[in-house]
Amino acid sequence: MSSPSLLDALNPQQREAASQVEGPVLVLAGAGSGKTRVLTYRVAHLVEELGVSPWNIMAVTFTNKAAGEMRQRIEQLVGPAAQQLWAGTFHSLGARFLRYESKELGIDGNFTVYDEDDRRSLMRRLFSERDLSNQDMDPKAVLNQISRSKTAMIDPQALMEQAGESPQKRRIAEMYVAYQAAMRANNAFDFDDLIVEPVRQLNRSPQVLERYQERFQQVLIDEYQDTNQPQYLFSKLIASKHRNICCVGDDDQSIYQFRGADIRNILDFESDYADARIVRLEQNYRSTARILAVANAVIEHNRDRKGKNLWTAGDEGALIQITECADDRSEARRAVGTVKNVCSREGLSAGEAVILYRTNAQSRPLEEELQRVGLPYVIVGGIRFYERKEIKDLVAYLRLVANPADDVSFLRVINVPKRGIGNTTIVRLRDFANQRGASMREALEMLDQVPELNARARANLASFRDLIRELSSCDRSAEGALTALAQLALERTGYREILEQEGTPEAETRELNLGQLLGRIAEYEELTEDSSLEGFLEEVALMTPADDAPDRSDALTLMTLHMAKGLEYPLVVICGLEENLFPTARSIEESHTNRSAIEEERRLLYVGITRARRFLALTHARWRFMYGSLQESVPSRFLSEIPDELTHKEAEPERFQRPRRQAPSPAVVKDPWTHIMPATQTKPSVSGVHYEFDEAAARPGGDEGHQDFLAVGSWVLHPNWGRGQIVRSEGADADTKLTIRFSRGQVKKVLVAYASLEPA
DNA sequence: CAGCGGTTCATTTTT
DNA sequence: TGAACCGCTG
Repeated sequence: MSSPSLLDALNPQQREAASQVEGPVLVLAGAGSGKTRVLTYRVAHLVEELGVSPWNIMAVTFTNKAAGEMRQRIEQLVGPAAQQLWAGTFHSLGARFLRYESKELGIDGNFTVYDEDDRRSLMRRLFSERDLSNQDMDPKAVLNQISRSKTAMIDPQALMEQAGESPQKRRIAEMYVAYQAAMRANNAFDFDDLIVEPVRQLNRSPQVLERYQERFQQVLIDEYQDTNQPQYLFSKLIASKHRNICCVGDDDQSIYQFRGADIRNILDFESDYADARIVRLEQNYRSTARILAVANAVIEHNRDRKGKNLWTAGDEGALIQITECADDRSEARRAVGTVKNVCSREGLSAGEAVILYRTNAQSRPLEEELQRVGLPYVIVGGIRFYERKEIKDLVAYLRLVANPADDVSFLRVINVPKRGIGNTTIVRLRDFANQRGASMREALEMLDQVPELNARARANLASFRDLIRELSSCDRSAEGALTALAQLALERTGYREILEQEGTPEAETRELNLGQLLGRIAEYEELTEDSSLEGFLEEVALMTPADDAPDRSDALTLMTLHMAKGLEYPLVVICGLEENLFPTARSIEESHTNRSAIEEERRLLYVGITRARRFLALTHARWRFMYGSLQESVPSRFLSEIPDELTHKEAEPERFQRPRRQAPSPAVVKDPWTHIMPATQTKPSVSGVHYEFDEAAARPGGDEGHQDFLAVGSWVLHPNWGRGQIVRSEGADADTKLTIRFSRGQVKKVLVAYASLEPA
C-alpha cells in the first residue's frame, strides 16, 4: 500500500478481496459484510488503478439492475468505456453470447426466449399431438425432469439411455426428445438452454472458446452460492486461461438449491482451484448485535456449512419481538401495527420497512389489512407485469414478427382476440404444418393447400394471415418504429377495441397495462443505443422481478423471503413462522430422507433475519386460512432455536375469524406496475396501531342470537360425520348453509335445517 | 365455436 | 379459496 488508493475505504479483509486480482479468489462474505462494495471496488480498482479495460472484464450479477449500477459506477470513473463491461445475469450473458455467436454457431440470432408459461404451452401441444391427456402423464413432471436433466447436462439421448427398460422413464425421455426438437424448430431457447447451450458451444468450438478466454482477463461472480453446474462450467471455461476469477458468496445464504443451485460450487472451490485464496468477510456492518445473535443462533443448527461467525462492532439494539397471533388476519393486523408503531416511534418512513413471508399467498391478508388502514404498500414479485395475460398477448404478436418460427406465440394469438378460429381449424392447420415440417406461420402462408377447411375457417385464417403480414412488413428501422409497431398491433388486432367495448373495470385495467407497455417500449427505444425489437423482447424475457421493482418509495414493501436476498431494511417483519408453512410441509416430508431440505428453509430464515438493520419482528398464527379453510398451526421449530434472552414475546388471546368479507372493492385503481396504493387514497387509520382485543369478533356468533354455536369457527357434532369445525356460513335462518371441516379431513356442506347439529 | 358450469386440486420459493 | 381443466349445451 504505497499511494492512496480507492481501496483505502475498505477494511483489511475487504481490501484483500478487492485487491487480490491475480489468481482465483473465493470471498466468503457473511450477510451485511460489504460484499457488493467489495465487488464494485474491485472492478473500479481494476479499471482505474490497474488500467484494465472494461472490455476485458466479465461480471455476473444477480439482477440486471445490479449490473447496470456497477456499469454506472465505472462510467463515473472512466467514462463511456464502461459500456464495454460485460455485465449481467448468467441468463442475459448467455443470451448475448448466443446472439453474438449465432453465425459462428449456425443458429438463428432472432431466437425467442421461452418462459415457464411458454414451455407449458409447448408441452401441451406435444401432448395433444400424441393424444396424451394429463392423466397419462403429468406435463409438469415432464417439464421438471427436462429442466433437471439440462441442469445436469444430460441431453435427450443420454436420458433415453439412462431410462433403460423402464417404460415410464422412456416416455419421459421421449417427451424430452420431442421437446428439444420443437424448441429448435421454433427457434427458441428456454432459461436452462441459455446457459447450457453456450457451455456446449464453448466446448465444441475451440476458436470461440479461445476468443472469450483471451478477452476475459477478469471474471467476477456474485451470489456464487446460487450458481448451478452449467453456470459454474460457463464461468470456469471462460476464466480458465487467465484464471483470474473472483467468486463472492455465502454458503449460509444458499436458497436456490431447489432449482438446481449446487452448493458444491462453493464448498469445493478450493479443490477446483488449488491455488485459490479464500477471504472471509465476517464483520457485519448492517445489523444490531441482537439481530446478529438471532441469526447466528438459528444458522448454527445447520450441519452443511463452512462455518463462520458474524460479528459487529455496533449497538446491542432492541429485543426481537415474537408475536403469537390468533389467526392469519390478526397476524396481518399485528404485522402492520408493528410497522406503524415502530416507524412512528423511531421516526422511520414506511418505505424503510418490509414484511416478508414464505409463500406469495400469504400476501393476501396483509394486503387486505393495508387497504383497510390505508397504508400505501408495494409488492415486489408476485404477478409480474410481463406475465399478465394482455401483456403476453401483445408481446406474442411482437415475438411472432421477430421470430416467424415461434409456434408457441403463433398459437397464443391465432384466436386472440376471438376471430372465429376454433380448435378444429387450428388442429388442421397444425397437422398440415407438421406434415410439411413447416412452422405454423409458413403453413398459414400455404393456406390454399390446407385440406378439410371450410370456407368460413379459410376466410378467418386468411384475414389473420393478412394481419400478420401487415405487422411483419413494418419498417422497423426508423425512430420510434417499435412503439409504432406495437401501437399498430394493438389497433389492427382489434385488441384495444375489444377492451373498450367490454367496459368493465378489469378491461380498463388491462387497457391501462397495455398503455404502460407502449410506454415501456418507447422508453426502451429512447434509452437504448441500438434498440431493436429483438433487444426489447430479450429484455422483457430476462427481466428479474427485482429489475421490475420501483426504485424508491415511501410505501411499505411486501415480498417473499427469496426476493429479499441482497436487500436491507431498518425494520423487518417476518410472518408465518409455523410448521408446515415455514418450514414448508414439503421440506418437512423430504427431511425424513434428507436433512438438507430443512436446512435450506433455515437458510432462508437466516437470509430474512439478516435483512434487518435495527428492528426485527417475527409472527406466527395459531390458525391460518389455507386451502379454503381454517387450519390449526404449530409454531415453527425455528422459533425454539432462538434464545429467550434475545426476544420479547407476546401472545394474543383466543379469537375466531368472522366470515371473510368479499375481497376489497377493486374500485381503487392500483398502479398496475408497482401495485402502489396511491397516497391520496390513504384514509386515516382506524386501528392496527394498538393491540386491541376485538371483543365482537371473539364472541362466536355474537350477533346471531340463540344459535351461537353455529358461527364460523365453532366446533359442532354431526350425527354422521362426527366432530367438525364450521369454516363457512351462507344464507340465513332455516336456509343457512354451513361448510364444515370434519376431523377426518372431509369438508362437507350441510343445511342447518336438516343437519341436526349439536355443539361440540 | 364459444361460453358456461361443474369438478378437482393445490401452494413453496423463481432465473 | 381460487385457478385450471373438462365436458356439455346452445
